[in-house]
Amino acid sequence: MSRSLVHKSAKSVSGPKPADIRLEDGLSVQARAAPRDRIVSTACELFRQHGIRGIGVDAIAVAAETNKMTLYRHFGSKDDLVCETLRFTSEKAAAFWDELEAAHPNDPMARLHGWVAAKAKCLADERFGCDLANAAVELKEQGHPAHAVIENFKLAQRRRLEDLCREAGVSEPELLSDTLAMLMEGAQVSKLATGSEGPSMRFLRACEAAIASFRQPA
Amino acid sequence: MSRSLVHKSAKSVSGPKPADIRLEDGLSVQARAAPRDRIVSTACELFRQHGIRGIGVDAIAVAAETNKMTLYRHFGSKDDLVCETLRFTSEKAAAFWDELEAAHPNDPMARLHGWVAAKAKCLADERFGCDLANAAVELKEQGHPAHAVIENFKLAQRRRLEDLCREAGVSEPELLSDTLAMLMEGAQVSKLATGSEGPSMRFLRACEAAIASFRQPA
DNA sequence: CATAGGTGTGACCGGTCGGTAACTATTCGG
DNA sequence: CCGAATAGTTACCGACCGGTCACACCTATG
Repeated sequence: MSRSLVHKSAKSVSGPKPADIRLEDGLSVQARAAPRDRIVSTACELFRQHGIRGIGVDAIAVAAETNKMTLYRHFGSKDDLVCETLRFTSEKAAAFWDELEAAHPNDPMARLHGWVAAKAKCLADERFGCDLANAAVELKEQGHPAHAVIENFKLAQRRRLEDLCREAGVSEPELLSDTLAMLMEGAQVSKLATGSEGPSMRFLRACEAAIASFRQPA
Repeated sequence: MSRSLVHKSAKSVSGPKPADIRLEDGLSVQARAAPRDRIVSTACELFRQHGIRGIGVDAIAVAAETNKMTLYRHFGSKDDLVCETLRFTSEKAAAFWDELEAAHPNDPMARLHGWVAAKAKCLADERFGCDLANAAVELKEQGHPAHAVIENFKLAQRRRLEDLCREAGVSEPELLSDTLAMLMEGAQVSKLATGSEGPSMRFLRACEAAIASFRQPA
């Protein structure tokens, strides 16, 4: 199975001990984040790159420039850490929605097009799709605590997208919002399976066509 | 991580040794398949249920009513077995396309609607989505031999769907076919993440609306 | 300076993993 | 009926997994 041959060169990601850099007055500059935060963001990245089952807790701890013991002092188990990283990603996604709302005040239709454009950009930039959806595919054991986190996230996402469509005044907002949700989810997994030259290359055009077909006849 | 607690009751799936059932003339009836075939179909099912990384070769061998040694005589490694199961699934999918073609001779538009209906039925019946896509999500190590199998499958699927759309005489057949592909892929993963009450519940209506919006104006 | 709480270190545990060796039992074609 | 191929059995290997232990360390605060 060519088991997890994670690169051992996970150390020294940002010079020799950045925590040692201090000014003359003893005030620490460039202070690195607390171990717990480093662990969460590092785990987030490594889960994305290798899959949740594809990376071990020890490798995560080392990559976060700490150790397994400290990791287990903050998270009771690997499953706990998984849930925490998914929550972390969820919160970043929630912030994205707020930014979107602020970017297009009083223009719901522009907001909808803004959503499509932003998602198209995500699709082009990020190599791996939605962490939450990927976790849902990977963690099949029913009863896994991550499932609740995933469901909450997808529920909130669906509600916000539906609100967006309703405010934009399209006909059948629920159908359009679910259509867009499926297009996005499908584009992400399709890009993983087929690469950038697959169906996902027409994600933006597909979304715009869908929106156009649901526009109210004036 | 609550590691693979696969039910140990994998034995005795079809009564006591069905191979022993014989007629008086010595001709074997209900002869079970060859070990190799049993392994492939069993692995297919177990990979679906537990994920590729979530089930071990020994558990697969036992569930196929054989043993690990025989498994390794037919497949050089677990990766080999994975590729073989993906090819197996690919071939079944190819057969589906042929059936679809036979079911609607000389009526491309009916064939297109037949495709949507068939996929909607798959979506309702099967708990786990497309094996190939799931494998793409799960196996992130680049260079994994399964990626070639997956890409071939998705390429063929895309080509056939595009042909279907073109023959149906819609405007922009490529855009419609990629839209349908993303809707299908998205519905499958969305069902894994959110369950049957998520966006996938509107898969059929979304597909029909997409097709309608691309119909040639007489 | 003393103390306490968070952190680092290394060894360790039981279990499971993918994969192999050696040997026996079964089956089947000539 | 014999021999060759295939299948089954048991034990084993080294690696890695998630998780825990005891203990030294550091630093902030009183």
